[in-house]
Amino acid sequence: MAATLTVYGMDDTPRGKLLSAAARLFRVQGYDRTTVRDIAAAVGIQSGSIFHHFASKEDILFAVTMEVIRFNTERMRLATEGVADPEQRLRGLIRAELQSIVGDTQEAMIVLVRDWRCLADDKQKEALAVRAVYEGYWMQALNDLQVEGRLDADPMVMRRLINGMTSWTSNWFDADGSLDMDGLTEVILQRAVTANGGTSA
Amino acid sequence: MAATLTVYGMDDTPRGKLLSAAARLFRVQGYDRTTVRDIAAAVGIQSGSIFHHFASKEDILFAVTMEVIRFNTERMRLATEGVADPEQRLRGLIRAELQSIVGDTQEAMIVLVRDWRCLADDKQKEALAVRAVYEGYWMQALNDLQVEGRLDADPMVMRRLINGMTSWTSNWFDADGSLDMDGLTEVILQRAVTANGGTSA
Amino acid sequence: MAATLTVYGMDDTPRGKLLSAAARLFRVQGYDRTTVRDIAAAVGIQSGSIFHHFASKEDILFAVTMEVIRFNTERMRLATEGVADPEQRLRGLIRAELQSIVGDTQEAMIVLVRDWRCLADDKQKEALAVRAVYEGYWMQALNDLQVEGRLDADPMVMRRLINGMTSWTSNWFDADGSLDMDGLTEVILQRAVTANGGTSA
Amino acid sequence: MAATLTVYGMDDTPRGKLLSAAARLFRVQGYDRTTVRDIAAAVGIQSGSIFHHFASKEDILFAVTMEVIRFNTERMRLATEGVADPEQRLRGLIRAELQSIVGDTQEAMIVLVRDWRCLADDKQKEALAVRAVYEGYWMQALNDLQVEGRLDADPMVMRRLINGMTSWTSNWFDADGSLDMDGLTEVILQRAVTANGGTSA
DNA sequence: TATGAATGAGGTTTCATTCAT
DNA sequence: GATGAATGAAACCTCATTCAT
Repeated sequence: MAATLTVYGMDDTPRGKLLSAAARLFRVQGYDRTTVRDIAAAVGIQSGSIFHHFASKEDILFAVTMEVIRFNTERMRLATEGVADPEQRLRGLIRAELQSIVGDTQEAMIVLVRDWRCLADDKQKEALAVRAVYEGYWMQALNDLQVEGRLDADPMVMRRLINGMTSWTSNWFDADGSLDMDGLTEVILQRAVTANGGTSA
Repeated sequence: MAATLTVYGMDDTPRGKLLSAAARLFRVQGYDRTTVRDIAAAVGIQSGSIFHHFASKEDILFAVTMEVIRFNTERMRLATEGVADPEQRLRGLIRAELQSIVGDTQEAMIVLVRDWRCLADDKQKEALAVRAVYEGYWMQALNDLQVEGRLDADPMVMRRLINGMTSWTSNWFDADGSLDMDGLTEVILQRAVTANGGTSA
Repeated sequence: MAATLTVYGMDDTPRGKLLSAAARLFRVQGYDRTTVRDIAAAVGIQSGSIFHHFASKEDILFAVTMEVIRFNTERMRLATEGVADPEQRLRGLIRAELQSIVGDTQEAMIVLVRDWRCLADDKQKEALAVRAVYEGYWMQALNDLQVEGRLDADPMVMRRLINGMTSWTSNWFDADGSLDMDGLTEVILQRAVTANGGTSA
Repeated sequence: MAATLTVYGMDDTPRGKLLSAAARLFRVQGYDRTTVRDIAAAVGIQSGSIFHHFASKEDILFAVTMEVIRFNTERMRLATEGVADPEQRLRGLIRAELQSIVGDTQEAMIVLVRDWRCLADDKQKEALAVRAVYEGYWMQALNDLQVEGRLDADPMVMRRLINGMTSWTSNWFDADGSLDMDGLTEVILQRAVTANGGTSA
C-alpha cells in the first residue's frame, strides 16, 4: 500500500536530495557528529550552499523530522481508513509502524527517536502537534478494542508497550531473517489482543 | 534488594564523583553536547584536571558504560540465583531491568542506549562481551519457560520484544503515576507467559 | 533653497532607488554590516541583480559618496554665489553645511564621514579631488574675512573647528528642539567672527 | 599630569596586551574589518586562545571602550579638582580632552566614537552610565562660567560645539605642526569664553 | 535586465587535550 | 594531583560575487 507514496519533501530537487542525504548521515553518525560539510559532500555541493536551502543545520533536522512524521501519519490514516474491525485496524497500524521503522523511512525514524533532543524546544512542540494525529489513530483502535473486551491492559500503557516493541526492532530486525514483517506483526499483535475472542493469525 | 548494592565505581572518590556527574550530564545533554568543562564544573575542578583521572572524554563514557553493565549484570544474577520456577525468574529479570532503566541506574542506562555509538568499535566489543553474561540470564529463563510450554513465541524474539518494552519506559514511565513498577512488571510478564496450557507457539 | 535641488543620481531609476536605499542602510547599520541582500531587499529585487547596476558593493558606497559631495558642492556654490560680504557668505556656508548634515543629505553625510575608510585609496583620492572645490568656497570666505580683520584665528584652523562643530551635530541636533537650524547657524558663526573690530588674532 | 597615569587595564598581562593591540587594529581598520585572527597574531597567540580572556570579539570592544572612558574620566577629575576658577577648569578640560583624542588614548578614542554602534544596546547603556560622570565635569564648569556671565551661549549647546571641535581634531591635528596642543587649547577656549570679562591667554 | 542557485574564502567560536608551574 | 593558559583543528555560518537560464 505504501508503495504508491513517497516521502513528500524527499524528491529530486536539491532540497529533497539534501534531506535524504542528511537523514542517512544522521542515522549512521548521529546528528551532532554529522557536519554540514558531510551533508554537502554527499550531494556534491559546497558547505556554504546548504544555507540557500536551510537556515541552519538544526533546520535540516527539523525538516527531516517533519517530513517523516507527516509521511507516516498519512500512512497510518491509509492503514485504518474504512476498516471497521478494531483488531484489523490495530494489525494495520503495527504493520505500518514496522514498515516505517525497518522499511522505507528507517533512516529518518531512527534519527527521530535518537536525535529528538537536538531540536530546540519550540521545534519539538511544533513536531509534537503533528505527531498527535498519528497517536490518535492508535488510541482510537485500542480504545475500540477495549470496548469489545479484547484488550487485556490499559490502552495507553498498551500503546507504550507496542511502541517500545516496534521502536526496538531497529536494533535487531533483519529483513532477510526467518521472521518477516508480517510474521512479526502477528507476534506483536498477540501481545495485545486477548485469545478468547478468537482473533486471526 | 538493590538497596544494598552500589554502582561499583561511582563512589566518593574523585573518580567516582566524576563518573556520577558525567552520567547525569550525558543523560540530560547527550554525550556529544557535554563538554569536559561541564563535567569538571559539576564536581568543582578545572577541566585540565580531569585528565589525571581519565585518559580521554571517551574513556569517561566507556567507564560509565562498563560500570552500569557490570552493576546490572550482578543485579540479574541476584534476581535469578536459586529461583527454580522460570516464570518467577523472568518476573525477577523484568523487575530488575525496569529498576535499572527507570530507577537507580536510570541516568547511565539511557546513556548506554543512546550514546552507544559514540564508543569506538573496540570499546563496543569489550562492553558487549560483558553484556553477554547479562543476556545469558534472560535466555536461560526464556528457554526454560518454552520447554515448559509456557512461552508463546520464539525465545530470542521474545527477549527482543521485552527489551523494547522495558527500554522504552524511559520515555514515559512515571514513578508517581497510578501504575507502579511491580504493576508494570506484571503487565509485561503477561505479554510473554501463556495463561496456563499455552495457546499458540 | 535646497528645496529645488535633488541629489543628482538619487532619482526614480532602479539605480537611483538603490542608491537611496543603500545610503539609509549604510547610515543605520554601517557599510560593513549592510549586506547586498539588505540593499536588494529594500528595493524589492534579488541580490544578484544589483550587479547589473553596480560593479561591486564598494562601488555603491563610492557612488553615494560622489553624489553627496557633488550635490553639496553645488549647494555651497549657490550659497555663496554673488554674495559680496564674507560674513554673509560664511553664514550661508554654515547654514548649508548644517542643512547637509542634519537635513536632506543627512544619511549620506554620516556615511561619508564614518565609512570613508571603507573606500579603496584610489577612490578616496578621486573623491577628495571633487571635495577640494567644496573646501575652496570655505577658504575663500574665511580668508576674505581675515583680510577684513574680522576673524580671530587662523583660517585653516578655523575651518577645521567649524567642520568639527557642524559634523558633530549629527550626534545631537534635534530639528524639533528649541534651537532651530538658523539659530544654530548664528551660534556657530559667532565662534568665528569677531564682534566688530576684532579682539585677538 | 597624565604622565603618571596608565590606562588601567592595558598593562603587561596577556589581557592588557590584547587590549592595546585590539585598540590599535580597531582604529586602523575599524572594528568590523579587524578579525580575531588579526588581534591574536598581533600578540603572538592563536585565535582560539583569545577566548580565554574575552567571551567574544564584541567583549574586547567593550573592554577597550570601558577602559578608555574610565581612564579619561579620571583624567577629567584630576584636571578640575581643586580648581576654583571655572575658566581655568574649562581650560583644563579642553586640554585634557585634546590629550585624550590626539595623545595617549588616541587609538581608543577614535574607536570609541566610530565603532560605538557596534556595541549591543545593553553594553552601550552600561558605558553611557560611566560616561555621565565625565560629562558632569564639563557641565559644572560651563554652568559656573555662565553664572559669572562669561559664557555667551547655552552651556549644553556649547558643550556639544566644543565636543565637535575636539573630536574632529583626530582628522587633522598634527603634533609636529606649528600649532601645539596648548595653543589649540587656547583657540578653542576663546570660542567659549567671552572677551569682556578679561580671560587669559 | 532579472533570477536564484552555487561558490569559496573567510569569519567567529568551540573544545578536547597538553603542559609548565 | 591540580591549575589554567595555550593550542590547533574543526565546527557552523556569512556573504560578495558569478553565471546559466
